[in-house]
Amino acid sequence: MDVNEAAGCVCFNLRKAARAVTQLYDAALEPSGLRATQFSLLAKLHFEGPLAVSRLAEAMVMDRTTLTRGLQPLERQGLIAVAAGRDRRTRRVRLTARGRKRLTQAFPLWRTVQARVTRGLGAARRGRLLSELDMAVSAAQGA
Amino acid sequence: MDVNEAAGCVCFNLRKAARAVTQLYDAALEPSGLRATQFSLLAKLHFEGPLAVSRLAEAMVMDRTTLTRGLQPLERQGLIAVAAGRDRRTRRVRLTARGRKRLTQAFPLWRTVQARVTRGLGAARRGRLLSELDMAVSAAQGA
DNA sequence: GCAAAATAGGTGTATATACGCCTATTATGA
DNA sequence: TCATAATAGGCGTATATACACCTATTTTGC
Repeated sequence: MDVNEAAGCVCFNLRKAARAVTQLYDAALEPSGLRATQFSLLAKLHFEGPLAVSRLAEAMVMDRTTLTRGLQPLERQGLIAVAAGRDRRTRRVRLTARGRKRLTQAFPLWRTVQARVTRGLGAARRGRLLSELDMAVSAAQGA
Repeated sequence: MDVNEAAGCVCFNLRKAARAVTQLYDAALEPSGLRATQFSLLAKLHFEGPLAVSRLAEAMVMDRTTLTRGLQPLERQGLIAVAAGRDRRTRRVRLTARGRKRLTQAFPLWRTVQARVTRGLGAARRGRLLSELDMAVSAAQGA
């Protein structure tokens, strides 16, 4: 173990950046009553339509049981609804009218903070970052 | 809201990558009994010596109260110890002998998974990723 | 010297995360 | 057909995360 070799840990640095950036997005979205993760979930449902729990979990690159817990506060607030799916095993998750309204309200807040981060990073660097994050996901899952 | 504009959300993509990569590191570190975050905490304490709770939190870019909770399982296992600090407010956190031993045991596991991710990404891309993550942290905190 | 501000840290609560294990249902193949 | 595998999803538990709020102590400015 040389002098802080672990400082270059990909996992640690990803988590660190996720913490810092999430706090910024959470604060920006606060007037909408949504957390960053909740905003992403509603947006995914809005743009990709009703989905079974496991399909939504795959789309979010999220453990299915993580998603189950994450859906609960959204369902409590009536922003999403879960109904029986194609067969008796599956449950389809969909955005409610209230959820769509909340998403519409949150969207400008998201745009503002996204623009702020984009300015801070530079658009080109932001593009590279997103592309490298995608590759990191592939590397982690394909490994 | 055009077609999935939110898919380019820096926060979402950071969190997504952090989830995927953390699962890989957690699985790799499993034989040591440490989670990725715990490994990072022990490594930080090893390389940067005993630190007050707030100083450690700053070094980790972690909320102080997050750190308080995160230290508890490590203290329970006797991997770290917390003692009175310079004045009666501060508490110094240090690695114990047992913690050092555990870190030494985990280090090769970490090196292996870090090397795997580095191969998957390419060393150059990994370097760029780490540098962009640093800038994202600065952008988030300086914003 | 002392009141106010700054610093240090914990607790309550809520969400985020995922592993192991469980049940239920559907699909498959001999 | 029917045993088995595959699929779908929840629950218990544990860590990770951080905000609002609290107490205790120290520092600062007058």
